[in-house]
Amino acid sequence: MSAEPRNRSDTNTSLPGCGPILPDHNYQSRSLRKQVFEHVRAHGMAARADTARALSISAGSVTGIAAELIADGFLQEVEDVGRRESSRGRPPVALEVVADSFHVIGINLSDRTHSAVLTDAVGTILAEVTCPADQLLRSVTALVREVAPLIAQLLNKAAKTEAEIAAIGIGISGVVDHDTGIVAWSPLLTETNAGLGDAFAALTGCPVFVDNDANIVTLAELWFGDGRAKSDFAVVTVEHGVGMGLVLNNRLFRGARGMGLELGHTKVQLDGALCRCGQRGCLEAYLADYALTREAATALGLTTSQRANVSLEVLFAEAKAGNRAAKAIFDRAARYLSLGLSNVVQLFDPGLIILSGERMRYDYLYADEMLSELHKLTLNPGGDPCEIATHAWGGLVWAKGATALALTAATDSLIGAGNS
Amino acid sequence: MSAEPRNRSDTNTSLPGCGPILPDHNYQSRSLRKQVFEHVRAHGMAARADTARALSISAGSVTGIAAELIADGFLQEVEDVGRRESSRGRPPVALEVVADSFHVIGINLSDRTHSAVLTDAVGTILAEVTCPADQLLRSVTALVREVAPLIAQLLNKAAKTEAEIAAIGIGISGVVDHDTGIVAWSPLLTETNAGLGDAFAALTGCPVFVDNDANIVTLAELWFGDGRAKSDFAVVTVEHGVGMGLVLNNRLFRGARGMGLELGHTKVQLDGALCRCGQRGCLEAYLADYALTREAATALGLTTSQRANVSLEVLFAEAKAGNRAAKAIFDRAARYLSLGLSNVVQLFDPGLIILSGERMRYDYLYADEMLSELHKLTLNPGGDPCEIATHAWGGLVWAKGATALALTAATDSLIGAGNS
DNA sequence: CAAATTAAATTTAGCGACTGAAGTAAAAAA
DNA sequence: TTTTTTACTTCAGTCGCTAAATTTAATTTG
Repeated sequence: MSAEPRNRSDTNTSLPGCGPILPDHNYQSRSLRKQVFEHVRAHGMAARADTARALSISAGSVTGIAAELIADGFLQEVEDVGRRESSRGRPPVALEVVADSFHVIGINLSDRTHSAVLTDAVGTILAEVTCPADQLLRSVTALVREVAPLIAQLLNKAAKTEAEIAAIGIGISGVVDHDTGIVAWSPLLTETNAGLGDAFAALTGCPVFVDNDANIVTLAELWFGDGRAKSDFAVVTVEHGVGMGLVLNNRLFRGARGMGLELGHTKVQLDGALCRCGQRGCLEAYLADYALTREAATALGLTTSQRANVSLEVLFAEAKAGNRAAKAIFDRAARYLSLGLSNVVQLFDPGLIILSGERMRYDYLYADEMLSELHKLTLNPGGDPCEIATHAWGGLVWAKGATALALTAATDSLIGAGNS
Repeated sequence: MSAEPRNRSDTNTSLPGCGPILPDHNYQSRSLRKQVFEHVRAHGMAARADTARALSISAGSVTGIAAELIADGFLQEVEDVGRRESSRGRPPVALEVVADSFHVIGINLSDRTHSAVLTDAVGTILAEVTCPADQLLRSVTALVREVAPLIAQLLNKAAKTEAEIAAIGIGISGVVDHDTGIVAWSPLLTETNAGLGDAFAALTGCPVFVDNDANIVTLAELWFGDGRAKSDFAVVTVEHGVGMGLVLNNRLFRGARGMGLELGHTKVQLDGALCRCGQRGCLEAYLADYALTREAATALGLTTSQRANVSLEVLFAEAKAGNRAAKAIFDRAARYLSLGLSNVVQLFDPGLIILSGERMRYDYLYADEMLSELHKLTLNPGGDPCEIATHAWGGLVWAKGATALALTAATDSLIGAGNS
């Protein structure tokens, strides 16, 4: 049972480069040009010969492609390099991505704070800005007006112009169609089926890509976090709701029809607790903020008019201090969390589940009891058990994840096309 | 709410050809040769010009590839054809797969009956045989000895020899690694990690491909059933256990690590009913044969020594006749089925769920109440609701599905290679 | 230190798969 | 009959890649 909870700081720095490490051999014939570029980026730096071996292509191809990419300004040869000792033969010359070859912006829109970061081609943050969100509901045009100054500040801080931005990624909670940039529904918007991508594209003149927050966190893990070295993993977030993202075969799985992965609304009890979606027995109804705080009022004798977040803090403090009623609330939540996770394991069998979100500060969620309960609830004939990691990112995960969306798109258009 | 249950006879004959209809644009660059062949097979017959348009390739390519495939004996021009009227220009010449260009065998191994079919290249059954299964547990070598006569009979009936068989597909319940043909565990075998594929390959001299029964039924739907026209769908079987198969993007999804899709062991209740897997609250513990019959004994006052299947029949008859205790058993099962299906919809969002298995004779399982319960339990913002179909195949589904496994492999090796 | 050895990078010829355009064939419409 | 329309064929040419020979740059060895 090697499933120990781990905690990581904002970015996993133990691995060089960014982006998924494992080759995306979805049997997809990406042009070798793109494969070479992505291999170099994924490994931080890589010699031509190593790249050829890793991708099972001829050395000649790599030479030609590398020359092209160097001419186009996307790759460069690494100067010094600590020569690997005791190796005969001509020493390899490492290649690396030219950090300044292009830049992207990642934006996260939420009900409390909007944040945005500007990174270079290797994912280094050059500038970051945040601002409080206005009201709870607004039109798309109002949202664009609200966020426009944020983008302007960001560009100003990094001394860049819109024209220098290869792509913009936007994360927003709700039901989002990534392919079209249309937000079918969002708790931030008055409209349904809003063309958010087009609206921001019109504002900035950049290509814009939108996805929902669960996918954004998952992309953050795939590009910059623990997921980089895994071909299949799930990310589960517990906050106002329970969200989930899934990577299958090194690729973000967005569900069959843009929907799906609604872990929070899978049912774990017939006629169970009432969920804010109006149904009964949803996992979320046992785990989310409101699920705990509504019981907190009972347990602690608070008035319901108190702020939700405050009483959750109070509740946690009480539980820590030994209040049995408060502890019982967390205990049940932990049991349901393990049940929900065991269902994820039974259905998807990922090698790793990453628990993400601010809530992971409350250690009840990754307590040993929860993990052992999870293993008790999971059938595991033979194979390795699923590893569980908790990852309490800083507030910029979402924006960082959104840059992954933009980096993917920018790589496709700049490298994939083979333009010179 | 267009989700009406439908029932189909053994093979969906409303569509010509066999195999998935929708192109497999997994961004996978299959050689055009294979794409052309599969397009023709999927549509029964197709003209060169139509094929070129459908695959977005040049007409010249199709001409060349078609000529090659005709020379190799895999395709032929269709003679007559009811000329499509009111069309100007040179009439198209339809192509079709040469049925006798190769043959495959599909075998299903189960605890009660073994069955096998031999089909031609377009999936037409040329011969079928079944035999009762021996004991419950045997070694791989014993199983091979047990099934060898069946294969011999089959070849005899169809007047074919092993040498004429392009591939053999085998379905068996248990945990199967399709890539290696190794059966990690099966209720039919004494051994674990048994090299079943290799054993049958040694017996027959043919390439052998193995998969578990849930995937086999799903392949049957994808190749010959309702799933052909869908790019994403799920198959749920309720029998001795609860199984599930999933097609994503026109391709069978086998789980991240060969496991997964264990719908029967997802938990639907904390500390719920005891499952035969030893855990509590599994969906299977409310739906499977034994889950119903163990309550039947109580409800009907039967001794537990009576055969399971008999008392299930009795139970159903009693429920139909108005026995409230018996009806309550089915009612609860139906509610849990709808809960389980709603979880499938929430997580995977398939456009279609096919309920399969002999149990579908008991109409409680696709009763209107179950469907409306399902829709009540499913969050559906905007998108089309998931269609639910029931499909009570004959006893040959499994063997037929196994031929799909063999047809896939045979197509790959014969057509994909480009051998002449 | 020169020669042999090893491995990386480059160059080159050539192949295979496909496209695009021109050309041919076979029908209906004018 | 001529024109139009559509299907099919042919073929030159291109693109992307590989395999093999060559060059380069280091280490080891006699």
